Amino acid sequence: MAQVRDVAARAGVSPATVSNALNHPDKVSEKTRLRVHRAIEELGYVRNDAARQLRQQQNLAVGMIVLDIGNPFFADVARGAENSLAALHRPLLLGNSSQNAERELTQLRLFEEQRVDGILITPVGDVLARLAQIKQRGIAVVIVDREAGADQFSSVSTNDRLGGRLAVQHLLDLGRRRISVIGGPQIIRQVAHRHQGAQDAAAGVEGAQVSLFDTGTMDSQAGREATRAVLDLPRGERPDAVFATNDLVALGVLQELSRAGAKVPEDIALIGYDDIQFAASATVPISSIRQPAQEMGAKAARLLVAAIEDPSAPVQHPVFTPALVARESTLGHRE
Amino acid sequence: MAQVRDVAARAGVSPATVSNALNHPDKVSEKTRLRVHRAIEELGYVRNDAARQLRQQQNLAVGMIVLDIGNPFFADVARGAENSLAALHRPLLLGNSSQNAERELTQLRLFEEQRVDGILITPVGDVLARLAQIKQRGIAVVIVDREAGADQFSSVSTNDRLGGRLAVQHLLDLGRRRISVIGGPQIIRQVAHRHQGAQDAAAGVEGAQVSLFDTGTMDSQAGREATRAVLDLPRGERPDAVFATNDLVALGVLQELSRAGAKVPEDIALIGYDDIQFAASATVPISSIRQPAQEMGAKAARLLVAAIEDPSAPVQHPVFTPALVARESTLGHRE
DNA sequence: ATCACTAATTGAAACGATTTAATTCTTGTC
DNA sequence: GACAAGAATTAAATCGTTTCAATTAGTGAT
Repeated sequence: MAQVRDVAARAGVSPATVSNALNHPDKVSEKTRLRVHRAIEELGYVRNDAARQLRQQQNLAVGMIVLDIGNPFFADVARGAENSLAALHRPLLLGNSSQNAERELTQLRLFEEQRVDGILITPVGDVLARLAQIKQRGIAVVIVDREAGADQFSSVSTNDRLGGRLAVQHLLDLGRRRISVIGGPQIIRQVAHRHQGAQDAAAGVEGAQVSLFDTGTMDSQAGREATRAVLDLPRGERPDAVFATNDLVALGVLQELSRAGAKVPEDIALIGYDDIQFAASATVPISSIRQPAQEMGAKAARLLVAAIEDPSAPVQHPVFTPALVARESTLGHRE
Repeated sequence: MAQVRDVAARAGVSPATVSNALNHPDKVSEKTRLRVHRAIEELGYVRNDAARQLRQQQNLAVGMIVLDIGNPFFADVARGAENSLAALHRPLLLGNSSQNAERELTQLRLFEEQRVDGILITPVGDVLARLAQIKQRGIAVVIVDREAGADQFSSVSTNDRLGGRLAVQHLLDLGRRRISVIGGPQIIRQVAHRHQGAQDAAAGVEGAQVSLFDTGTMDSQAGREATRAVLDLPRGERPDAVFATNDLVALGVLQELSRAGAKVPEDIALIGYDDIQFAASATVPISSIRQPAQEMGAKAARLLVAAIEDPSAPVQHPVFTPALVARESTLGHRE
């Protein structure tokens, strides 16, 4: 496989000049620049990134670890980040923890070994200490979709507590009182905050009660299972509304409810979270709490690059505001 | 940042021993192995992958380029590949071409510079020549979800022509005759094959006709736009069934049809492709052609690894069989 | 024609790991 | 206790690029 010295030989210059032609074109005469490029073309030379990185002591690339690439919400966040980084010629390495703490650690290790310049992460496990260590080693870190506990890293998030409140407030406004929150695990802070918000909303309302069904993961499978448990409750304890902590769960809930013959929203109203595009086109269009996914990804990427370029830059915690999108799963049919 | 020589110093051994302790534990006494690991722990040493790669002349990693990470079908394929590779301790670098030929090229270049061992790709642009070049440079290539034109690379696909035939046969069986195929661009071979299959099915049937609405991309946006065009047709030319070449498009079609007040399937029957999980829970559950996404990803990964480990291994073209999944968007309500 | 100065080019060192071949240490045997 | 054979360790070379400092070429002014 061709390397700089072959290119240099062919172009009749030294390896140093080849390198300059590629990396500092201004330091090289137009004529030799062209000769070098011709030689590269002819030999099909492709630079060896490992050698380059080793010498340069930096890697433009940025790593991102998302909770679940199968969740369109995260796919959107990733897209936002990718677009934003592409403009800066920084490749994005996309990793998927699949809501699995062990995989998350593996991915982190991998990124560290690759000496990425920075990491965007939506944590699953308890990795704050690990991230601090990583940052301390000179790799920038930005937390996505969660406010970091420590003020060590910048983060991008929506106000999940407000989001939870909006969702349940909406349900209460429609006269619902027995509300089940389905989602989990609670370690994931977004989940805890949304639940908290749900309770805030219920706090001021006579007769309102919020109960939690903690699930291990947040996918439609989990939604279906939790719904079965909910439906098994004695009549009097059955909820009249469900707040699913994301739309995948909500879709699962919807499926299982209709399988069991429960009408949405007449028997049980349903609201989700994230407002993924599929929520709008569900059997019963699902009300949801919208987060600006792409924007969040883009913002996170910008913060990360800022932190990379100036490690002493102050941390920031922009918080996006979620918005209620009401649809039939709570409003009922509008003719 | 700590490096082997620091670890070596701390453990009171030579760098070579540290390397051996890590990479050839059998060549090192138990006692020193432990000492080395303790030193690593204490110093927080993280190996520099660039240096390692440079010396070893190989990179376990594998790159994957998918058409659209926002399409749950591809997310599933990626998951299948990832799981399969994880078992072999091979990291997967996931890239997204966003159905954009230029981005695809950028990603390829990136993977080449990283000297990945192999590449899994669902091509957008006309990259076969480029891929041949890449293979010739010693990087294995496997094509996903499309049979390669040349017999240079292994590939994994479903029988898209059969899939198209199944879809349209189903529509014909239900008495539909004027069928619109919506999807594109035609350069993407899957699309062309599905269309071909549609025509095969219509060929034997009296009065059946298939017309094509070519779209630039395959997302719900495109589905909505094409549907508007379809609805603008004079009454007599309006189709009584739509075959969307993937489920995202189908969802878009469904949205636009119901916005325009057309009933599915009474006025227009609808069938999609891929059977993503969201098809089943759409406003009107959408009939679709199922492909075994995860399996395809896993199989592709296995073929790739085989090609990496033995470059002279014969190419293979396993073809999966698609299956019709009929739902209300064609069958109508079942009470 | 010479000088001063800038532009262009280059040789050699460096990045941090792994590996090969050579050396030193153990251990068991006679 | 000496020796051979195998186990454990190590010094030094190497991977392919970039960069630093030094050299050479080029340009315009006198």
